[in-house]
Amino acid sequence: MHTIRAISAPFPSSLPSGMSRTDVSHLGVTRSFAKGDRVYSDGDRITHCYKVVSGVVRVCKSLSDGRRQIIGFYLPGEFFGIEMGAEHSFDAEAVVDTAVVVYKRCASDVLATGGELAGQIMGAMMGTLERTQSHMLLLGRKSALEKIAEFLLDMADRTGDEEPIELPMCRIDIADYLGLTIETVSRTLTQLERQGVISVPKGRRNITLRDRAALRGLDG
Amino acid sequence: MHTIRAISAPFPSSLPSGMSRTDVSHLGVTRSFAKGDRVYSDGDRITHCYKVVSGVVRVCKSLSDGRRQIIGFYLPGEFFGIEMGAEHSFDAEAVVDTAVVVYKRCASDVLATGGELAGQIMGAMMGTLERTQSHMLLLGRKSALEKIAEFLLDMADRTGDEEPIELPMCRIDIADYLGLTIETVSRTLTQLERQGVISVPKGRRNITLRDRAALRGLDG
DNA sequence: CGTATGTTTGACGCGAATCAATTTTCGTGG
DNA sequence: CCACGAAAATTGATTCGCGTCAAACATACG
Repeated sequence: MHTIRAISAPFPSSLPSGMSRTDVSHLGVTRSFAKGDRVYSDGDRITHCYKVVSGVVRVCKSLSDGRRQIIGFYLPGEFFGIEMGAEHSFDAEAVVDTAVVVYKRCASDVLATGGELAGQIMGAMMGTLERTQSHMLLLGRKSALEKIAEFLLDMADRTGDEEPIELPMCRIDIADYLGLTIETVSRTLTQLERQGVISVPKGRRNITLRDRAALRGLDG
Repeated sequence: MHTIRAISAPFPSSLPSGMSRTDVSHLGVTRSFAKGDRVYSDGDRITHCYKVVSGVVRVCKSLSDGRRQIIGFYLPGEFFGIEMGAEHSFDAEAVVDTAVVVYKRCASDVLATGGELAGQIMGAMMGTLERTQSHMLLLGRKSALEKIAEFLLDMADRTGDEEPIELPMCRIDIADYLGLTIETVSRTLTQLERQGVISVPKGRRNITLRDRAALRGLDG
């Protein structure tokens, strides 16, 4: 898959895959990534931090035997790549064709200088921390049904409560985010559909929440 | 349990349980908490941030049905209570009798003013974020054996690699930190002991790591 | 000592993983 | 536009790790 297609949000197209840069402000440049492209890898030297302009980025960590945990999905307007050490501890990849703003300095440099961007990054980091910590309760203590219910409500909330929700990620990504297998994700969605709580039309990527109260009751 | 006893580290005793304050610097006051005391609760207004002086603090989140996830243990020198919103999203409790430095302002205020403490809190927050994110891989994708192995190695590392490790927390806490039950924690420790990888003498709170290489091989 | 709390151990069951097809969707080229 | 093949998603049968339930044992404290 090497053509550029805007799936979840529009962004400048007709650029060579993942390579072009366009000035967007004095603070950074935009950069495009095709679906599946790496933004950075576990072990890379940290040189920048990033903000999603359009598309979706997943940040994840893998074991040598292939098991993978997705730490978070980043939607337009959200910062990622903010880490402390000299090297990244995670992989960041484009879930769909994606555009990001690349800031020239890594987070700790920006923060040291203060200013508007520093405040934004600080807020982003604290928000990420809280989101991450709440996700630990899901991973450690919730059932498959509760995990899926929380995930759907969260995605609806973050994408502006428009129905249907367009899930940009495949089942594998959902499974690796929730600590499940793709089979369990699929079965649980089918179960919710049969109960009339959601509906999942043909493409299987759009989901309508028919009964949010029921979902909230299920999410633990 | 309302008497003060230093279990994991010495600190000023002979104080009425959890109530006394002693000046420690112009930046904050120390405050003591008896084992099990609440430092703050989920939903409390955020007014301070904290650093452990002695003892151990657990930060956790609970569901209404009693299921609980421990987000992290905080050892001497580590900051906690750093959150973004107006209210805490978690509970913080003393695992053993514990002394903390209480800083008069919440994290965002301190950070806004800059200075030495701001830098320390920034670093603490980024460190917490990375530790938390790595823990998600454990919660979502590791087996009971791998979880226990990683936990033991991590505790050994954080407490200065002295043998035996003195675990300040009970099995319930370990279980709720690793997303397991106490029975599974106990069985797994017994299994490791039978394999000669660790030894767990009488009190059951001290653990000697007899074969760290084997543990590292088990931790995924 | 006796009681409360914490830990270990055993028997059993269930939820989710695994193994294995089948079906649907979607990109590609004739 | 349709046919083909690859990738994604669903579904079913089965297994198994860990949770649940229950009881015995150990430890700490009054």
